[in-house]
Amino acid sequence: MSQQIPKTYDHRAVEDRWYAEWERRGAFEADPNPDREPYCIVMPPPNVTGALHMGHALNGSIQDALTRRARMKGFETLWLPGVDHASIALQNVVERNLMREEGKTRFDVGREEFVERCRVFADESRSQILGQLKRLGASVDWRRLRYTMDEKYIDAVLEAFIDLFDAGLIYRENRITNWCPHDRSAISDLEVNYEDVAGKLYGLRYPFVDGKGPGPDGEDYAQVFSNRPETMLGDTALVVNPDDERYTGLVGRRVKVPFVEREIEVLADAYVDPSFGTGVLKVTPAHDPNDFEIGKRLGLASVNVMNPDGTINGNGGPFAGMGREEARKAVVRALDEEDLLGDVRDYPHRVGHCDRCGAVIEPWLSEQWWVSMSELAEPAIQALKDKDIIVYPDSWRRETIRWLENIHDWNVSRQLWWGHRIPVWYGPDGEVLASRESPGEGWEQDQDILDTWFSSGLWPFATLGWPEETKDLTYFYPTSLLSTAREIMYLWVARMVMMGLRFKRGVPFENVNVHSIVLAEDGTKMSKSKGNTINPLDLFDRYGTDAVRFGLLYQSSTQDFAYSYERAEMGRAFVTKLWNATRFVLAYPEAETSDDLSPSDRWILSEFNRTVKDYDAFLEDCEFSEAMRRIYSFAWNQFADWYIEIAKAAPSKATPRVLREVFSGTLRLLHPVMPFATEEMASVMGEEELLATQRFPGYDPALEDEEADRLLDRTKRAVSAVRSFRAESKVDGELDGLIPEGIEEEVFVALAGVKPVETSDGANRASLPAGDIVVEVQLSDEMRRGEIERLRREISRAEQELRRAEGKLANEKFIQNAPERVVAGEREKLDVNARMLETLSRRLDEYL
RNA sequence: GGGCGAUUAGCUCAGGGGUAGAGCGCCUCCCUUACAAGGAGGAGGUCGCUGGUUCGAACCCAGCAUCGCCCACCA
Repeated sequence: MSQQIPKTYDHRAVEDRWYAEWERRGAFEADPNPDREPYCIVMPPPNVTGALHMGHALNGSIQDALTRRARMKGFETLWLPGVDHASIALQNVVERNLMREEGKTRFDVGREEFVERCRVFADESRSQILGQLKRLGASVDWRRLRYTMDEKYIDAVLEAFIDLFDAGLIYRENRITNWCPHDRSAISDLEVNYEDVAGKLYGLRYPFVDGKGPGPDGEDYAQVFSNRPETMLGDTALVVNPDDERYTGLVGRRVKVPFVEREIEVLADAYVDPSFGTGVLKVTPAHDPNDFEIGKRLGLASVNVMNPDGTINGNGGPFAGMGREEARKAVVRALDEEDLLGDVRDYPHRVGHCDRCGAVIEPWLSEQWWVSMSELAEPAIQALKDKDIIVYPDSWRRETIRWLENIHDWNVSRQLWWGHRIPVWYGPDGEVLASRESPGEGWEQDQDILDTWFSSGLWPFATLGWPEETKDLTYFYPTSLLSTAREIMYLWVARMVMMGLRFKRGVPFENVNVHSIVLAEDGTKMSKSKGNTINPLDLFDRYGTDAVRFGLLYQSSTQDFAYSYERAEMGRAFVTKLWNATRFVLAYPEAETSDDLSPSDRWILSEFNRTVKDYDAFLEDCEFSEAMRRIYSFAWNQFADWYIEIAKAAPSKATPRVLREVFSGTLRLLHPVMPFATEEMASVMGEEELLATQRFPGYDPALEDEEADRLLDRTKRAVSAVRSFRAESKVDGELDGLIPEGIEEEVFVALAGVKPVETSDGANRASLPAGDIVVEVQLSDEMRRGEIERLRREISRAEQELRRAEGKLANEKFIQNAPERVVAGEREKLDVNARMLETLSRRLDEYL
């Protein structure tokens, strides 16, 4: 029978076959079902730009484990898959391709053609990532695949925008935004990465208009320090702190902005830090957020000197047409030539870069659409405070509240092309309104598109049919859990909460799992530019998907972790171990069977049952690492190492049944984590039903058996004590020995290789401490070498233990304050070690 | 400048008031009919430092050091 079974497990021959089978049998399909409770996870949609990375592999493993578990527990379980159009990210990829392949920019091909290219690219790339999700084993309902550019999804986006617009929560305003000159678009605060840059601080001198009038130190100019000298072309004032005594005479005087020949005034504003630089600040309202605020306070004009692509515009005088870096150099050179350049100092500082294309961000004045956030944030803060959403770990709930409490209005317009076009229309007479379709002749639609995160903010309910009140939506919303990396907690998760509360009047998910970030092997972040990325698909090929999944979950706690191939190797070894156990169980004679359980049978059932309880609770609380440790140690260190050995050496009539029952239960426990291998093993064992749709083992208090636990615990210790003794004393072959009280004799005899004798010569015994008992084996003369030394070692160990227990028990405060359980433990320790010491000492006397 | 987290065995990491755990690596023995991707037995740690709380601290508190990460408009 078992000769049919391959000797080693080959994941390559198994995985695709099972995925196809699950799909064929509709194992992952879910529909509203009033007879069952719903369980729903909506997948964070991967971008259509790319391939699966380690973060997806980890998060996929987590979500799949949870959905499979829920499904097996009898919930109507939906894991809803989807992909995101990834506006700016995809546009960047397509632009790069266009430049590489045809040497063209998006402006060369035009908006319509470019958007079409994006659409085609997205469609192609999307099938790749979906295929990879299958490789991962993702138990998603493919019938429900959603895409943020689906017609129905677009409708949801329009609905949401128009609702917020009509409620007055969306407005248009001219403000300083983070402008990416490469993408020629505004981006949000959250999409700016600040990096340390070795910049310079330049002393800029503004000559006094009234000729030679002395500055504070008698010069004929006012000096300011700036790290962006080119922005001086847009200066509309200088300011000093009103309390700065050095400069009281300066306020009200006029200086000339070099090159553009604009006269500006020196004003006072409390924002200025007198200790920085010269204590004089140049104000460029169109190019700096602080300056913009100051400008508003002082009623200054804004002079924008830059084009959308970062070149200097007509306001830049002689520098017009230059790129910003070129302009910086040119301005500095020109200042130097006119003797208007002061000190130039090294100035390490942080500069914002575009998250997507890496270009240096320019704070730039432009007209954008904003979502007013405070009203939306309020209910979200409340929901988080009330723990309507449970966050694992809880520290992230508090962080998110903190962020929401300090929220700024959200710039949702992008001057990109790939995305949802903003449904605002401008009428012939200057009317402005939001509408799905053109309100009529002569109306023109806004050119901008929406921030990707606006559409993904609707994800948990738009995917279920919103704005229609579909059966799916009623049944599956709010979803059960959202699992995500913390880097998008604000960008995405917080916004879903706000949108869900706004549009569905309820939180979008009941639980949020914030998982670790998978770092490269050296503990740094993985990045393509560093070339230290690990491709999960390679790992799947090499180790098997189940092994990789197990390894990832084993490493996944609240802490980020450096990916370790050892964990995949561990997973692979585990699969192999289980595979071999399958072969053993399968070949195990079934012959006679009865319900008459031996203590060993009762023990493994009890142990299994405890494992079910702990493991299930760990998964429930998203403690994946703990769950993996628990199931691994049960399957390997209890079931395989002991119970299988017992089944070989000292079986009962019930053992065949218990062996199968426990092993098949173990496979079911493991199925959510290692779906392919366990499915194959169950099938090899003759299961007809899919493991994927079977029942998850439940905890049964009736199976707890303390007596059997204690008995087997002692027996195992006794066996180990003999094995240790053999290894240390280099004893081969059978030993004669006494059977200690309170153990499973048959098991002990068989596994320790001890032949029971009734009595023996005390002077020829070795006494081996094993927990609370002593195992005694008979020695031949030559075995006695070293025995005295060994005994002395054991005696001193027992004495130490005894003294420690005595010390504690002699302490009155300990007796008073320590819990009963701990005190009792110490008493028992005292007792056990006293007896141990007595036996060992007697034995030593006999030797001496 | 604020906030959060980390520091435990050679390595990668769990644990979180009651005498330190896993995997890998290392040492000894074993290719015994589930399994050498294995079995049996070992070695290896004053849990970053200094104080405090406690009968008891790796664990709680404070400070310090080092390393990460997030947030922030100092030119």
